[in-house]
Parts: sequence; structure tokens; C-alpha cells
Amino acid sequence: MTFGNIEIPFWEESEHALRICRVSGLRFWTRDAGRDTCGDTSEDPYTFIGSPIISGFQSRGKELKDEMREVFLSFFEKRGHSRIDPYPVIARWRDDIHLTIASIADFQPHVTSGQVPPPENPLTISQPCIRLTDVAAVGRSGRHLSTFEMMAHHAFNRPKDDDVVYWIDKCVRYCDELLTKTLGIDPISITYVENPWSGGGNAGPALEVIVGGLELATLVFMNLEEDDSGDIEIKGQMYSEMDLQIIDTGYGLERFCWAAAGTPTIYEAIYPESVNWLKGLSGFEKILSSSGIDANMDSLLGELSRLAGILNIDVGTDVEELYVNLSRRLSESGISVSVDELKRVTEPLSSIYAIPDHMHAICNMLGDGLVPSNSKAGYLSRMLARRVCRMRDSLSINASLSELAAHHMDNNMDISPFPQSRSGILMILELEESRYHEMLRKGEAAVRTALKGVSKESLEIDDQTLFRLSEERGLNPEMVVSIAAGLGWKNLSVRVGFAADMAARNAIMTKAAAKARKQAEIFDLGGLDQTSADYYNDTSSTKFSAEILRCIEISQEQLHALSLTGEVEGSPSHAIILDRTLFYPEGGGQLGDQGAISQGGIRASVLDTRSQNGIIIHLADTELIAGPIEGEIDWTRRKQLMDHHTAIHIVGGASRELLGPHVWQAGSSKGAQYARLDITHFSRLSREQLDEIEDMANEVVNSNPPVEKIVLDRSDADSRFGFQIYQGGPPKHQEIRIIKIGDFDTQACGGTHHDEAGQVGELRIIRSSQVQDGVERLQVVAGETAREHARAQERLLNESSEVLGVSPDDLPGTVTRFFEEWKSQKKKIESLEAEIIRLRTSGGGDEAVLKDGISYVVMEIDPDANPMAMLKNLTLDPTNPTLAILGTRHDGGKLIVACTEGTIAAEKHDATEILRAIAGHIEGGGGGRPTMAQGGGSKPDGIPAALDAARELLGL
RNA sequence: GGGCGCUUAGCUCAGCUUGGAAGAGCGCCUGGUUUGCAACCAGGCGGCCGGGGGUUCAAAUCCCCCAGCGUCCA
Repeated sequence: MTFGNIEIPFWEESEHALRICRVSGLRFWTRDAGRDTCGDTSEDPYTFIGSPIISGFQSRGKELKDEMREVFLSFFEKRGHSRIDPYPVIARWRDDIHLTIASIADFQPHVTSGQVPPPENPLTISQPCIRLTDVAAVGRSGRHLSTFEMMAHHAFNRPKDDDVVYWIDKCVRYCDELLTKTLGIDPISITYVENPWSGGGNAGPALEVIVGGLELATLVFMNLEEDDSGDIEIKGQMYSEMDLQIIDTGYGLERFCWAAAGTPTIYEAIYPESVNWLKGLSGFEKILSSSGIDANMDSLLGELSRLAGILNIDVGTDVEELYVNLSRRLSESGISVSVDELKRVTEPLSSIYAIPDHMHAICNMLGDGLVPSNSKAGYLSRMLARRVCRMRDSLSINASLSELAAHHMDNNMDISPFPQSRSGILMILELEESRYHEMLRKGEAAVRTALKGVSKESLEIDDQTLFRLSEERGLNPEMVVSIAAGLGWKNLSVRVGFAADMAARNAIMTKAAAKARKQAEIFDLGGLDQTSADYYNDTSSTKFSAEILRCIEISQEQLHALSLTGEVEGSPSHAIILDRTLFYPEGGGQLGDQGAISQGGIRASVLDTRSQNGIIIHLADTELIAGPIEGEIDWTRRKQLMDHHTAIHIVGGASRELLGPHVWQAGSSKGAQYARLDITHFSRLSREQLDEIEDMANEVVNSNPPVEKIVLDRSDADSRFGFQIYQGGPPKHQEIRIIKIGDFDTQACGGTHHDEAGQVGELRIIRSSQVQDGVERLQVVAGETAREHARAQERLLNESSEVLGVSPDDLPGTVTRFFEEWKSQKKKIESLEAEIIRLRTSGGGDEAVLKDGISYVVMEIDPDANPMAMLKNLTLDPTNPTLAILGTRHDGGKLIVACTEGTIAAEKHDATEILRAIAGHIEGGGGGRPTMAQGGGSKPDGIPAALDAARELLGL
């Protein structure tokens, strides 16, 4: 993995010497005879702050980035590289990552695996990337960013085919020429550090390009791929050499800008307007002057940025400890600042730096059509939005999230290439902000409840409480402390080490969850070729002849693993594999075909159809033998599936048209009985919106556009139709099948469709529900199923209205009236029962016996009466001490004993004891408190005996 | 994808650990006091305790399923 035997003539020609870094121990190349560190160690401070190492750039911010990017791209364009447009920051073509984290991510895994040729070769690109692993360090370290552009030149070589564009030597020459000749960097200040790289399933030797203490670029020579049987080990993973050799470079655009600007931090180089604006809004000058720091502020800030690497925060790092270190280092440099004073300045400052970075990531993500959510990629944007809200609140800045975004878009980016509009982004952020405030509002009640038993003088909150508030309510420990302070717990603080413990806890939980659920192949199909999928040739043919290649008996385990849907009637016994078939296997959300296979006089029903590695499996209820067969698919079902599938495409297109470009398919399912489409959207859909979508979809059906089926190469498909064709998920093959419904909807899809949209007939969106925040599920019926659904609805209405004897039109009113009446009658009964008790126990009533100042009531009541309500009337009046024993023959018999609390009745009698003494008569048990006991039994006719026993016990 | 939590009066929420009479504040209604409004005092109305099943003599409370909502992690 080292460069050991790889010849790089450039080193000698350019008088580079190989050295070993005395700090890191890494091999590095330099022109500087006196250098003994590789340049990227704790002993290599930034040398460019205040004195740029890249000359000739006067601008700052977006303008500087545009200039620098153009210099880079045109440099490589002039040297034979084709410039290609950047990919979206949401990596929709991949199923292993949510965000584009590097330029090479654009080409993984399809190009790097050799499956698909690169769009150009060699090529140059500046790819916007988002990485959230170091998000906690953004703003604090002075150099960390969550969003950056990775400028790159890539070359894809196939040495085995004598197809080599360029490899290591030429790559280093390009890099060195760019840095020294074009950007004017002093050659002697550059070091090239050998450090192998791995990621995204590939690996290879690599050079880190360091100038002035800053890593400006990484040159990766990717020639390995993950292979468990490989013979090269890197970081515990085995690799083997691959046919492709890839030049994978990454030049940090923002770092080049920083090196050209020489500002104290990278943020001032790329977001100068935002940083100044936020300083103004937050009154940062005032914060500084009231911080109590004696030292000269300019020298402090200069020193801070030089040492800022010390605040290199990983997830779970204890900030407190870092501050102590930083304070110590500052005092070594002659600046005496306490940790508290330091925090008072750096905490707000780091927020001012982090906000523009986060806004850049948020605007990029939303611009690409992402919808904030509580899981997956959408969660990442919500997390960033909430971080911004918190930082803004801590800075007491009076600006909404959408105002921050508007300022950011106006000053730092060009949103015109994005699918999402400026107003769309702002509206989504307004919704996010209201969700944030809602969380805070609910959080206050949660904190109050959680701290109920905690003394107001407490200094710490116990860990469990903090974990729970964070995980269940989204309140991080700092927010809990600040909310608690507002509620009267003034002295609380988060204990040192808590952040690290919480991170460790998450790591353990994640590890436990990661225990794989790899789906193994269900059937052993070794030796079989892919089945000829004839259903694509003519979607309306139903009969065919074929040969049985294999017939496998299905085991119980296999049956379970198949997890058949409710549309499969009966249980398949055999898996039949043919050489060719018209049966469409379950895929792309469309359920498998059903039908029959006949051989001689034997007819096997096909209950479901599946596919495994391109081999189509017919799940049949009868065993057949190898040889010729006649097959026929169930056309009624197939037509219904095609109705639904085509309808789903149309509904998806209508949703996107009406709701906006953020609408993506997040999953779908098409059966014969119903179909559903999950779409990304930022709020719940009203019935009116569903009606609009339904109307537009039906208009498309009525206009009857042709449904084109186009098969083409993946790179052609990408360039011709864009990434929105991958609604159904990342493509898995080089060949892409496009379904194009007029000019209305275009997407990659392997399902069966009508040839004309009009064949769907009609469609209805029955209802919508929410799968998760940000994803709406539309239930759709089309064709015959739509008509059947309407009939079923009518039946329900008719049956219900017949019960009430009204017309269906009057149903809502009548049901409401009945419900209201039922409630008021319930009230009436309660008051009547109370009245009965009053009559029976007062005046001439013989049920109450007055003895020793206590009113004794022992009586049986109606089985339908509510004994609790009656008891209340008897024993809640403290001026009338009462002991009441009520019995009812309800169920197996019930007994309730109660006495008026706080009176002599309670002093003299224990309800539980009395109950126990008499419960035997109904063969039951029970319990309660001394003033109230209840029990039940299994012999209702024993109630009179039980009550008699009670009278005897009490001497009545 | 993996977790966790919540759903109780019109609103905001207690009660659930350890089963035994459905609670508070705000709002609403009536009366009193006062009267520019507000405030105050007394009383009252208002609950399928999200839905369904189970355990139990007894479930808001314990268990299972479903739905809606929230939240963390990847």
C-alpha cells in the first residue's frame, strides 16, 4: 500500500527528497532540505493567516469561490480534461449514503466497479459536498465545514486493456504545476505526504498535499476494491486489485480560498458578508467589550485562530476540557484568559461562524428537493436547521430561519440551477421553524414534569433524565438547563463528561442495532441462466410455450422467507423455473403475476412470481417435471396491475406538478386490490389537494398520451432525462428502461404498463396517510378496482343509513344527533340514580339506619346502575358520616363498601375488613383502601346473603 | 433502517412506577362584587382517559395489536 516500488520520475526531476516525519512517522516528499515534519502536525502552525500563500485574489466570499473554481477547472480543461456539471448534494443514485460526500461519490459504485463507463475521461468537476461527521467542530475549529466544494480531476484507466489516460506520475505533475505555476505557491512550502486512503468500497495509495500547515488536496490512486477473499488488508477490511485504476483527487475549494485570503478563519474567507451581518445582529462588539478580558482583542483572536485546531471537536468530545487546554496554550503565548472569559467570546463567535456554513448546507439540500423529516436524509436537514435555531437563539439574534436563508441565498449562492425555488425553500424553513418552536414549547412542560421531584437548589440533573429528554423530546442538555433556569431551577448545570457518555451510549445502541439482517437468497439456483423475460416484448400477450428447467419443492423455511402477500390464495408447493416466460415477477413495487402452467393433462396454478438474480421463479401449487409446458397468465389480474402501475406514475407526475419539485417517490406498491404511492412532502395533504391531484391525473388519462418504453444506456439516460428518473430508487443495471407518459412523467421502471394512458380508465385517490414526517402515502385505485371501490363505499353508506332509517344524505347529521343524545341520556341516568338513592336513604326510606351518629346504608341496587356514582352521593358529605355497603347482581355479583372520609364512620370501620368478611357469599374477593373497598365474585345470587351478613356484622 | 416517547375536559398538561371514587391551570356558563377595561369571590357546565383485544373481582394505570403524533441515532 505504500508507493514502495511505484516509479515516480517527477520526484527526482523536481528535486523532491523523501523524508520521514518526526512527529507523525509518515513518509513525505519535499523540496525543503531543512524540513523534518510533514506539515500537517501539531507542530506545524498555519503560516498563511495574514499573509496569503496563494497570490492574485482580491475578492472574498462567493466571488472568490467562483474565481478560484474557474482557475481550477480551466487549468484542467486546457490539459485535456472535459468539464462536467456537478451532481446533486442528495445522492439519490446511491442506496448506501444520503449525501454526496466527495466528487468520486458521483461515480460510485457503477463507474468505479467498471459496470458503466465514465461520462468523460479524463474529467474535471467541482462537486458540492456535505459531510456531517464533524458538524460539532464547525465554527469552533476555524477550518471545519459541513458544506464544501471538492474540486477534482479524475481519470479512469484500464491497464489490462491498454487503455491508460494517466497515472500517479502525471497526476502529481498536474497538481504541482497548478499549485506552483498557476497559483504562485512557493514550491519549497509544499509537502506530499504518503498516506493510504480507503472509502466507499475502494482503496489505494494516496498523497496528501500540504501547504502552510493546511491540507489543500488529496491525490488518491484507487486500484483496490473491497473483496473478502482479497489479500490486502486496510483498516480491517480485505481488498484485492481491480481492473480499473482510478485517479481520484480532491482539492478543497474553500481551503484554496482561505489560503488566498489569509483571513483568521476559513469562514471569513468564504462567508464574509454573513459573518459581518451576524456580528452586527448579535451585537458582537458589545459581547467583546463586556467579556472582561484584559488582553488586546486583536491579538487574542489572532492567537485563537492559530490554535483553533485545538478545538477540534469530534462527536461526544467534552468541550470543557478543550477550553482548559486552549486557555493554557494561550497563557503560554502570553495571553492570560480564564476559561469562563474565553467561552464568553468563543461560544458566540463559533455560532456566528457556523450559521452561514449550516445555512449553505440547508439551502443546498432543500434546493435539491429534499423535504425535512424525522428520518433518513430529511432528518439531516432538520438537524442542521435546529442547530441554526439554537445558535441564533443563543446569540439573541432577531431573525427567522427563513430570513437567515434569504440573506444567505442573496449573498452566498446562486440557486438558479436547483429544482426547488427560492420561495419553496423559504416556505419549508418557515414550517421547520414553527416545528422547532413547538418542540421548545412542549419541552417546557416535559422539563417541568421531569424535574418535579428535584429541589430547586439542585446543581445537577441525573443522567437518565437528560438522556430521555434528549432522545424523546429533542432537548439537548444545554437546552434543558436553560429551560429549567426559566422555571426556577437556577443552579443546574450539565456535568463534565456527560456529552461523551451520551455519545458512548449512542455508539453502543447503534452497534447493537447494526447486527445484520442480510437477506439471503431463498432458492439455490446454481447453474441456471437468466430467464428470458418475454413480458416486455408485448405486455398484452397472455399465452406462451416454454421448457421447464427445474422444479424445486418449497420448504417451510423458504415459504416463510417468501412472505407472501394477502393477494396470494393458497400455499405454493413448488418453485418452477422456465427458460422463458410471460409471468412478471414481483419488482418495482408491482406484485407478481398469477396464472397457470399446463404440462400434458396436469395443470399447475401459479400463485405468485418472483425473481432472483434475473432468474424468474414461478410459485406453483403442483409439481411438474422438466420438459415442455404451456403457460397462461391471469389477464384480469395483470390488467389490473398494469392499471395500477400506470396510474401510480400519473399520480406521481400530478403530485410533482401541483405540489412542487420536492415531491419524490419514497416507495410504492401495486397489487390487484389496491395501490399506494409514498411521496415526499412537507405537510399533510387536505382532501382538496387530493382532489386536485386526482383531477389532474384523470385529465391525463382522458387525454390518452402514449406510454413510451425506452431502453437505453445509463449514462445516456442520466444526461437525457436527469436524476429525477430514479424515483423508484438507485438504478441497479447499466441498461435503463424508461417509461415516458407523454410529456407528463418520465422515470426508470421495470414494471408492465399499458401502451396508452387512456387504458387505465379512471382512477381515484382514496385517502392519504403519513408514513413518517415528510412522507405522505396516497392510496390509489384504478380501472375496475376503482369502480368496485365506489360500489363498496355505497354499500357501507346504504347499510348504515338503513339501520338508522334515514337517507345516506342525512347520515352525518343523524349520527351526530344520536351521539349527542346518547351522551345526554347517560347524564340523565346518572342523576336519576342519584335521586333514587336520595329517596331510598332519606326521610321515610328504610334503607338507612342511624346509629351512634353514623348513617348506615346497606342495600342492593339495580344491576344496570353505576354503583360508583351512587356511592359518591352517599359518602362524600362530611356532615353526614356514612357507611355504605352496596351490592349488585351485575356480572358475577359486585360489592362496594365505603365510608365518609375524615369522619367517625371512617374511624370506626375499615371498608376492606368488612368486604373480606362478606365477599365469601358471592364466592369472590376484592380489596381497596380502609375508606373504600370493592370486590366481585361468581355467585350473583349470594348478594342478599352477603348484605345480611354485613347487617349482622354491624349489629343493625 | 434501528430505537425511544406521547395520545386524559375546548386549550396546556398532572395522574400510570406500586390497578381500587377522573384531576389542576386557563377558557366557557351562572351569580356576586366592581364597572373604562381588567381583576377578584362563589358555584356550575364540560371526559368512549386515541381505537381494538387480553390479564384481573376490578384497568386511564399492567400486557399485546392498530392508528395518529413527536423525537433521537445511523
